[in-house]
Formats: sequence, C-alpha cells, structure tokens
Amino acid sequence: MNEGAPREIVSRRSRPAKAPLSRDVVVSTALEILEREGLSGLSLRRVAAALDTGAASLYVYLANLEELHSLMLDRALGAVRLPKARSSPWRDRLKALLLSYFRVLYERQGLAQIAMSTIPFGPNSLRIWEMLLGLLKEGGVEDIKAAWGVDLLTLYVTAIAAERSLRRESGQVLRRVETALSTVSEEEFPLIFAFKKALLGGEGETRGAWALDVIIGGIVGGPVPHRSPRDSSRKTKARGGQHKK
Amino acid sequence: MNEGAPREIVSRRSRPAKAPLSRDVVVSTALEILEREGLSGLSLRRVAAALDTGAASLYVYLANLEELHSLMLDRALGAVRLPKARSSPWRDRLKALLLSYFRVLYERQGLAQIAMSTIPFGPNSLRIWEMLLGLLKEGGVEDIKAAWGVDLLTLYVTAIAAERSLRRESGQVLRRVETALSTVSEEEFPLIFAFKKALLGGEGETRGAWALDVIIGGIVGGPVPHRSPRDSSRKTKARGGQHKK
DNA sequence: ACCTGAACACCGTTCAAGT
DNA sequence: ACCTGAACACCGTTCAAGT
Repeated sequence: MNEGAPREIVSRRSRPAKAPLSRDVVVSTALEILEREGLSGLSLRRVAAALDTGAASLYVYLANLEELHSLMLDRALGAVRLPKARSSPWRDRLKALLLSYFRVLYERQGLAQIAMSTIPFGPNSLRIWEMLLGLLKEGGVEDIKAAWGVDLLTLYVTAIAAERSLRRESGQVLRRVETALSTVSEEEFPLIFAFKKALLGGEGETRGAWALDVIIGGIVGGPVPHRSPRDSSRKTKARGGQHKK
Repeated sequence: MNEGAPREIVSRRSRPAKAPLSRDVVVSTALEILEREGLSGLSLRRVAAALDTGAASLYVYLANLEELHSLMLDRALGAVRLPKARSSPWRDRLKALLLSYFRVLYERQGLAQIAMSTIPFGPNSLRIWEMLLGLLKEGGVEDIKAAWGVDLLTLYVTAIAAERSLRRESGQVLRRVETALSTVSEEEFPLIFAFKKALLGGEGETRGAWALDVIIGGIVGGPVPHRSPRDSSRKTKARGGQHKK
C-alpha cells in the first residue's frame, strides 16, 4: 500500500453497517475532519462518530490521540513534492522542496500546529529528510552541517507554518498584536515604533523566502560545528544553577 | 505596578474567605500550577480551585483561556536577562539575550508550547524586541533586515524551545523517534542511515548555539530583501532577475 | 479479534441568581 | 461589581460485556 499517495475513501454511507475499520480509514477520516472543521473540531469522539462507532473502537488501531496526530501528519506529508534530481541547481531544488513542505503544513488548517507537537518520523517524513540531506550534500555542505542543517530547516518551516496559521486562524490574536503595536509608546520603544510597519508586513511569501535564504546561506557559509558527532556524551561545562524566582 | 518583576503571592490559606481576586493573582497562580503540574495540569478550573472559587469567577479578569496563556507568557518573559549596553561586542550580547530567552521558555515546562500558540506582545515582549532591534542595528544590519531578522530569531528560539521541551517531556515521542531512526533501511534511506548519530545528537547547547550563529551570520551576511516598506534616504539597489512567486 | 455502552474524571464557557 | 452553582456541550481513556 502506498502510504504517501492520497487515498480514495469509500463513503461511509454505502458501507455495510459493520464494515471493518482500519488504521487507514481512521487516519483518512481524521484528515477529512481536520480539513473541514479545524483542529478544535477534531477529536477521537468526532472521528468515531463519522465512522458510525464509539470512540472506544478506535483504540484497536491507535494507542492514543497523539498517535493519531502523528499518523495524520505523516500521511499529509505524502503530498510534499520532491524535486527531480538535477532538474535545476541544488539550491533552487532545496527551496522548492521546503516551500512545498511549508504549503502542505500551512494549507490544511491545524496541521502545522500538529506538526509542532509531534516529531515526524514516518515514511513520508523520512523521504523528505533523505532528500534534504542529499541536496545539502550535493551543495558541498559538510556532513555535520548537513545533518544539523536539515533539522534547522525543517524546524523553521514547521514553525513559520504554525505561526502563519495562527495569524490566519485567530483574527483575535492578530487584532490584539496590531493594537499593541499601533499604540506602542515612542519614548519607551523608539525602534519598535519606527519599525512597526516592517514588523507587521507579512508580504506573502517574500518574507518566508528571504528567511529561507538567510538560513541556507548561513548553513553553507557558516562555521563547521567544532565537535564531532561521535563524541556526543561529553559536556562542555556544568549547567549554571539557575535559581527559580 | 511592575508587570515584569516576580510578585509575592499571599498564601491563599491565610486570606479571608472572600478576598478579592485580581488579574495578577490569577496569572501568578496559573504560573505556579504550570510549574508544578505542566501544561496538561493547567486549566481554568484548576486555577479557580487553587483560588478557592469557581471557574466562572475568573471571567471577570480574563476573556478566555487564550488570554490567560498570553498573560502568563508575558509575565514569564520578565525573567529574560537584558544585557547591559556596550558590556561586550554586540553579537555576544545578542546571543546572550537569545540564550536567556530560550532558557526562560525551556525551563518552565509547558511554557514553550504556550509561546508557540500565542504571539507575544505584552510589555516584557516589547522590551525584548526593542533590545533585539537595537542590537542588530548596532551591528550595522539594515533596517528591514533588522525587523525581519528579529522576527526570525524569536521564531527560532521559541520553536527550538518547544521542540526540546517536547523531547524532554514526552519520553514516548523520543523513544519512537529513536526506534524509527535505528531501524531505518540502509538501501531506502542511505543518508539518514549514515547520519543517524548526527541527527539524534542533541549535545546540550552546542547545537543550539551553532544554529543561532548560522541565523545571525545569515542575517548579517545575507541579501537585503528587495522590497522596502518605505523608501528612505538610503538607496537600496533592486536586484534584477529575482522572480516573484 | 473486534466492537460497544457506560462510566470515570475531566474540560471551557455561559448564565441566572445571589451579595 | 463581583462571586457562585449549576448547566451545557463537550473531552480522552478504560473496562466489562457482548459478538
């Protein structure tokens, strides 16, 4: 079975009353609900209801809600477009892949939020990681920088998708930020006051593309971490005893 | 009243039965509960119970749970250490500030998660933003790059704190990632297979410091975004051939 | 092996009624 | 103006009992 491909879902109306469930239908149904009703509308009970059963039935296929989230995320990541080898300069392919990753997370409401609370490690995530590693290596990036760089790039893409989703989905948050920025005191916060337009300016994908360039450029041109990955258990210095206040 | 300073909380045991509540006590109590019981233990009902009242009473001081989260976050950010002007090179001060920001979010369980779902804009957040803008300007970073750079840096710090918190707090997630990585197929994912040690290696703060350097270096050395919010005295050369999406 | 209803121990939010 | 109990409409998870 192709985990990555979008899956045809048999309408539950036409199924015999007690058709057997499966992990697959549960995940597909959950993604449909997420798409239509958002994260706040997604619950095990809601998924179970859509499948004409009780929430308890889902526990045959899932350990818990967290596992459902993780399966949903990996399934959705099957829609990320992997650029064809050597179809364009490595850096363009890298950016195209990351942009597609961003869009998949951003375009389905709630998915980016799920991605921030679930470390992805299913087959589709692995495919993306593998390709990202390959692209950075193709660009001549040293091994450790490539490994850490992929982590940094995916973290950024996930975080920016979550932040943008939040702004899109919660008009309340956005309005409060705008109010706070527009009433900021010039004497107390002169720089914020001077920059408020630039700070608020979302400007579609220009800004996201800029940030991606900054990070990629930083990885390529930046320092090689000074410690080898083999020597991973040693600590440089004891953690300062931060006192709680 | 100093929003930023830690506040002495009068023991609820010694209060007269119907002592008046306030936004302040509600937020302080919520932060205590977060510290002791984590995000999953924090609820309006739980906060109300700690204050010997019903959840409905809190709605005099808060619009909803989201607002409580936002207030908690800004209060907690009061603990971020702002480096003294000119005490060391600007880049060191920038890194110290961001590290302190990271620690505040990371060290109180659940706080980083709250930060990822709340755009901070209270007085303490503004102070941090103002200082970050000042540091980048001190480093000679162009205005738009400074504004967008501060956004990128704070997004990164918040995201890495949330990711690390997740790994720390959910042994389950961590174990599943480790299992997935250690059983990865060498033929299908040769690079992940080869790099799995580097990918897993958390290495305390070495990695986080590396990423910070990458981003700061990328901001300083990277391109100026080709659209300015307002054409100021300084002329920025438009970059030809940049395609818009 | 799978499904189910009911129960357990919770949620955020609203509202009429109190003081 | 503030507080309260009760209600509403939900949660995830467990479990004994069914098929």
